[in-house]
Amino acid sequence: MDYNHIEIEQKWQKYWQNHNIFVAKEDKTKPKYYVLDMFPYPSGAGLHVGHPLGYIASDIVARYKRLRGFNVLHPMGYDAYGLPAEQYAIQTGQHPAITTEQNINRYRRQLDLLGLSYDWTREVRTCDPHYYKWTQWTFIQLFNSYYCYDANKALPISNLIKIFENGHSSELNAACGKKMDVTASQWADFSEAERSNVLMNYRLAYLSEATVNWCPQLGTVLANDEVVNGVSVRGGFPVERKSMQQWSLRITAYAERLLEGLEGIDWSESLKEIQRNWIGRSRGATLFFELENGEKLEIFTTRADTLFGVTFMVLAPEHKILDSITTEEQKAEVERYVAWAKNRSERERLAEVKAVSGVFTGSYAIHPLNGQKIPVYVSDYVLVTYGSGAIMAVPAHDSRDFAFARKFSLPVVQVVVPDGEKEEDTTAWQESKDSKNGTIINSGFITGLKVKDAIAKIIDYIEEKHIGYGTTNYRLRDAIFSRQRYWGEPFPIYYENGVPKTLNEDELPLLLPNIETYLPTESGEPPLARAKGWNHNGMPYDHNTMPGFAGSNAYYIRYMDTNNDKELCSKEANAYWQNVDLYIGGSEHATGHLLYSRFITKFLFDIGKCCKDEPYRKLINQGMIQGRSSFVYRINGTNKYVSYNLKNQYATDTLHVDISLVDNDVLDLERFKQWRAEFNDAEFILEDGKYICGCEVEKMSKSLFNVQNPDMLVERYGADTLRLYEMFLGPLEQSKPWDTKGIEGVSRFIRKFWRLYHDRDNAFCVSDEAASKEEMTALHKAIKKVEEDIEKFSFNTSVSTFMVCVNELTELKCNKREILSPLAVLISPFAPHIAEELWSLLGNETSISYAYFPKFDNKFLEQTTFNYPVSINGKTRAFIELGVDIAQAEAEKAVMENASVLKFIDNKPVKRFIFVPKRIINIVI
RNA sequence: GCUCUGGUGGUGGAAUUGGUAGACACGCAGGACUUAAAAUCCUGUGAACAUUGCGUUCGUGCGGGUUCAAGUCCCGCCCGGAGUACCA
Repeated sequence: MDYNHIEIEQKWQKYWQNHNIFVAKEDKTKPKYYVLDMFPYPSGAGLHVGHPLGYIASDIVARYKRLRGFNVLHPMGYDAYGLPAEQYAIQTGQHPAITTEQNINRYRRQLDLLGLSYDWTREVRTCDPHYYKWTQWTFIQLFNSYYCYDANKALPISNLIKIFENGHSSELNAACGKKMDVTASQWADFSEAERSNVLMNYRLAYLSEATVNWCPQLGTVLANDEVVNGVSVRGGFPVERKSMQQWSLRITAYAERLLEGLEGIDWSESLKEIQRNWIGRSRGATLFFELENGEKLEIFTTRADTLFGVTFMVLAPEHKILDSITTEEQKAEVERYVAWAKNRSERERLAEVKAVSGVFTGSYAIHPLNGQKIPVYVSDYVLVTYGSGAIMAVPAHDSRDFAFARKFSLPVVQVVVPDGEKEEDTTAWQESKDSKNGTIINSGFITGLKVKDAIAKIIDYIEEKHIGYGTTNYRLRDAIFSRQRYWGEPFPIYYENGVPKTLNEDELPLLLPNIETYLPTESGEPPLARAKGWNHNGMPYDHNTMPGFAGSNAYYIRYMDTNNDKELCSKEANAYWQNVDLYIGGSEHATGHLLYSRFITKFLFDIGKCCKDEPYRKLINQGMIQGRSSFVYRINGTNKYVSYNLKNQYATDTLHVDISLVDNDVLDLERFKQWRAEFNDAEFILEDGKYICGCEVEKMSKSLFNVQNPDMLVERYGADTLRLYEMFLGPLEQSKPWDTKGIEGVSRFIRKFWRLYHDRDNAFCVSDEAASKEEMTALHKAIKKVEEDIEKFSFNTSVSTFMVCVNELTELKCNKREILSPLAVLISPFAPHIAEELWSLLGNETSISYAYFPKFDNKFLEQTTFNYPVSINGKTRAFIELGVDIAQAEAEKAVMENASVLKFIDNKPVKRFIFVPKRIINIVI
């Protein structure tokens, strides 16, 4: 019998499971290594070949580290709350828990086929009450904390209460929605509801009336990272802005630490950059412009140097003081504008970025430095959510202000001359001059300064005059944390006379109640409002649920102590496993999960619940595997199909065809006809007797008929081959199209490997002879290279190394135990089943996972000679063979001794030798 | 627009970080074994010229530069991919 992957793989998967080979236990005598995959959302479609890419890579590292003597934690679980299961429930009435369970079982079956070395005793599911108890618990901790900038960490809310009781609130330097100045006696007189309102401004999980992204089709609000280009990431539905009472997490309090923390972690530069941009720190100044009615208008600018160029001001349509400053004459027009702006969807607004709109409020502000009257406008190009929702407009040096000024015929005053230019007449300008490299003009005491110096001088000046101060602004917004959906974690909150109260820890988890319909109520309440008799001693629970990212924030901590019912994670387990050494997953989570998880980790660190303030030490984003779609070409208006290379002779439609009907771009005509009724009587125009399909690389998707399912490949080639092939495709981090052609090469390699130790009759056959130096060299070359490659996460080259090694050994007809035994260990992280089989055939009683990675021995790689490159007149190259590893001086000596060989080159006498560093010899003829 | 990434044979991709470019694999061509096919094995495969011989020249998106030596470093372009965007 030939190499039989089905038998071998089933046998060893069973063995690993029965012997609990991969169950991790804390073991202080060994160094730990924590390898984690981003856990999947178990969708109904199951796994396609793209999913396992990261899982295989992490499994290789996990197995490799075990062989290097590390105690490895390598768990897996499911991000089980999510919209698809709930949408399905709305349509069919089936409880999302049932759908989710089915999908999880399917995922598990598919994962098991691949021979991944997960410790399944630590599995988590975000929808499991034993798990979401701790999601709710974390929320309560956030609710009971505030962020103190002086301590630069989260502190218990009880501290804050003391500060208010003692009347020290004016000294408070804390993250908040609105600064509250409350005296001790006011505090004492406050009702419970009033106190609650004050504290709510500081809590890290807080309720507030906020402008949110409302998605009517999904019936819920969405966080900023769940909205792209004005539509929802899930489903692509339009999103509106709406003011609603919502739970939020005060992630902005951690903006600076989230930025700083990036410095110390080993993530790709591009991913760090995405997070930096998302946090969006900009240094600038806050300035106050006095209005005619005496009110102060706060603005933020990064270009304080252009203060003398301000010719008007603009408020966002949602700005609070808009009502009070609008004059009687302008009132109707402003109200019309605000109403119009509000009704525009986010998508419309973004689509019409270049269209300028706005209305004069009728009011004027006073320029704080030169006392001029400046008209105040309202326009939706100013966003309420950034800065203070109001700007000073400098049309000469800001393109948006410039467009606005031209539309409303407002003056443009140049105050910066870019380097290499002269002051110009602004009426002729076609665009503003936004460059920061230039010199200030027309600006009183800062005239003549460079932009950078001018900014510093202005800030000093406004601080001195108390009209403003230097500040830092962040683009990052607080994370909206409630969803008006069913399939999510309930908030551990009830309302007593309208005041939100948390459940006690021993009342957790608050179970998700069953309901009959998963839609919002007739009055627009979230689905949980349908739960009958669901209340806390008669007091209503919060009817929102938590968003998708809630369950993944601290899941990596839960894996350390999954089955602990007393704590999120015991101190001991946390101290041992610390944080994730290697995290592998897609980059699509850059501004969502990966940011929230860092934030929650920093918070849990602050309150002493975990020992590291960064969750993921090293992160690798595996590339997407794209599909390779196949096409047939139908001649217009017929049911006739023309082969790829002849299609230009006809007018054709291009149709996707299922890739399972295509082999090597050749269409299986019979199966194509049977595929769908419309093709039953299809006719073909062939080339060379075949129908050749066209192809294109696209996203892998069911609707494009290009999904490669791993199950079929495992069945045909085996998991080991699939594992090797997915790694062989190319660098892990790179996106690449899936192409099954190459799998044959890897499959050949595996069979060749198996052949090494089987004779012609397929009987196991190894030799106890001592290995030759040549054989040892082949082995040790592979050990050295594979070790280096794994440490660099460059798995594709390791596979090549194995191929070279096995080719060499085949050539040498080497079936020696002395070579095969270490080779089995070396290959086992990549192809664990066949390696384990060989290991046991060699007579070892324990699993290969308990073996040690073969030690590389340099002596087998020593070459006796080495080709030293010789450059002649700096041009042509020649080589002299010299002993390896000899010092520079010795090399020079050797060359001189061998000089007779080199006396004539190209029939010309050698004049002299020049020795330059790095074993190079230059010869002048 | 800004930021990050890449650009190497027909294809996927290697290259010890400045030292013989194209490892390994796919594909293709030729051959062996077969009645035949599959499977397997061997040979060739960057381009052009030379092919009776070891060959010669050009080649890592384009143009310059540094160096004895550049796919790799520097300057200026061109093209692709990703992220982000009325962010004041």
